[in-house]
Amino acid sequence: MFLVSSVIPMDVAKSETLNTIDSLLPPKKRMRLTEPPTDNAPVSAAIKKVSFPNNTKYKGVVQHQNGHWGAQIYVDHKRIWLGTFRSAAEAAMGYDSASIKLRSFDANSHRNFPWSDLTVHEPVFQKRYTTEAVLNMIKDGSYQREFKEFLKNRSQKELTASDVGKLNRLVIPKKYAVKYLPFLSDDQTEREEGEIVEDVEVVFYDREMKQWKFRWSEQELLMVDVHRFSDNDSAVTDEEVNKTVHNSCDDVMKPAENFNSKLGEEENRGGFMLFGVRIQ
DNA sequence: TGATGTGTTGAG
DNA sequence: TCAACACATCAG
Repeated sequence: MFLVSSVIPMDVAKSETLNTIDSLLPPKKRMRLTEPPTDNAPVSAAIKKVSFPNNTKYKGVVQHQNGHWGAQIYVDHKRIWLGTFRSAAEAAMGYDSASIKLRSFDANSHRNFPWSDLTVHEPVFQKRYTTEAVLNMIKDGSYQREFKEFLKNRSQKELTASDVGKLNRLVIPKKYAVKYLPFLSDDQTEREEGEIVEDVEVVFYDREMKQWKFRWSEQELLMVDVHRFSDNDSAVTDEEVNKTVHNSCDDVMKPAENFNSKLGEEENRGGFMLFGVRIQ
């Protein structure tokens, strides 16, 4: 069984170690409306396990003399105040959320925390609101509550073995990958025509923080190659992948037909949840 | 008076 | 762009 529940940029995944940051957080007299993430919305779980070199620093987070934490973000040479928070981590989360709206998926390079199975849905959530509305929610502390509600109303989709085929490969049409996984495809829009692009390795983490390696390849499709489904399974070789891709694009598509039809259904309902799906 | 937001400045 | 510091303003 394979539960894909979070995505973490490769460079972050490699460089960061598991740790906790809660002990660094000071108490706060004036509590915000913001609820700490719970087990049902384990944002903190994903965050807790990530530490940074010099892990007392967060981008966009400032500390007042009284020990309270503020968040700010700079856009177009202007500072936007994101409010005060009861902890540096919450301030950092506020910064990340604002960064998504203000910088789109360039936020990949402007984040405190890697994408988790929950935060990866923030761009879709934020599309419902104007920039001003998102910033206001961050400021007044209602953002996490609204986002949590948004996630609750989403349906999760379960993948089956037929979705991945014999090679354990999940193939996603480029149009869906570009639409729903823009942080993986953004760079391609800036490529020059004819430029050869190497495959990009992407690491997903399941709820047990187990690592799963995928590979984005730009053939006729943007696709994900599942290199292993369990520690005992042998990895799909590049030779097998290339043979299948080049010999018959239709064959590649076949295992993904069910998945793609589900994609369409989800799209019609106004959203798509890839992460949190199960392959068994 | 403490909490919060803004102005300003210097570093990268 | 970012953080740090100083200062202004707000609210209980």
